[in-house]
Amino acid sequence: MIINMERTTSQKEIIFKFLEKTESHPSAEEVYAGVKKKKPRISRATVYRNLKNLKNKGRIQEIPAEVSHYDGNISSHAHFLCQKCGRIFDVFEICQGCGILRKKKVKVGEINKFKLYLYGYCRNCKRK
Amino acid sequence: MIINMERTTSQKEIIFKFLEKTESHPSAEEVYAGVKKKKPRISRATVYRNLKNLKNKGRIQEIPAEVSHYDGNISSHAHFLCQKCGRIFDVFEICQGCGILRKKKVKVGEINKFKLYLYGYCRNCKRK
DNA sequence: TCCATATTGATAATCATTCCTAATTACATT
DNA sequence: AATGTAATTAGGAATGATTATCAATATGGA
Repeated sequence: MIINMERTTSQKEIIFKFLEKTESHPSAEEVYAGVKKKKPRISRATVYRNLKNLKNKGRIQEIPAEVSHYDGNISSHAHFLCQKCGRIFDVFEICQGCGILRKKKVKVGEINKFKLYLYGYCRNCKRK
Repeated sequence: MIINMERTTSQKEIIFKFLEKTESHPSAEEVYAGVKKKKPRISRATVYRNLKNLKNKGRIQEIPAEVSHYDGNISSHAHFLCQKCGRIFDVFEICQGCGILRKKKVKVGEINKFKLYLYGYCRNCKRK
């Protein structure tokens, strides 16, 4: 008998697929609202629990802010957070080759991963 | 009569000085515990309120995580977050000259500031 | 010193997230 | 296909960080 074996559930799959196909970086609450359409009886706790698990397994990433947001895209990219409307955008124009992003060690320890957040006004908010 | 004039209070000064002279990136609760030594009757709400104000004025910076931490050093530097002990370290070995950190614009908008977080194991935790 | 008002202290309220637990479900084994 | 058992869920209560409220206090210009 294998113990501690992970099981696939419809809830897990729905949550992951929802994040995989959106680019809007939804909050947990927004994920909850979204997956409810497919599975109306899903529990909020299930959403939070699975977001946490998916993150710990590295299948999604969390963007910490006043309220956490989630991104199903784990490819190497930065995030632009609009200081006016609060929307989060993917930024792929990062200089992959440059020093800091290739660095594996700094004085204080060994780097496993990094996150780069850019703050400013998005195109839409800048106009006004 | 000037309205909406900011006033200096001992609470504000104590909170700012506390952050200025520490390098430990304390949470709001830790700031509260620290400034209580100088001003025992200070209120928790006053600490949260002033941390928020100082941050909005750009005099300190916030490091968002499960619980927010604060840094009185607003010079350009990255943060290393140990994935084991949770401690936060300053990293000054960032490549100031390289592309992304000098960039002022990306497709989605104009960059005012950026934050770079490095994740890994600190020297102390790596040993074990 | 006086006054208008910005700020504080104390506590209640809010809100995101986690915990609890009985009911349900997945899946290895029969 | 049926069974047993451990993993997972639903639902609601609990937690904990942060914010709101408001009477009391303190700042700083006149």
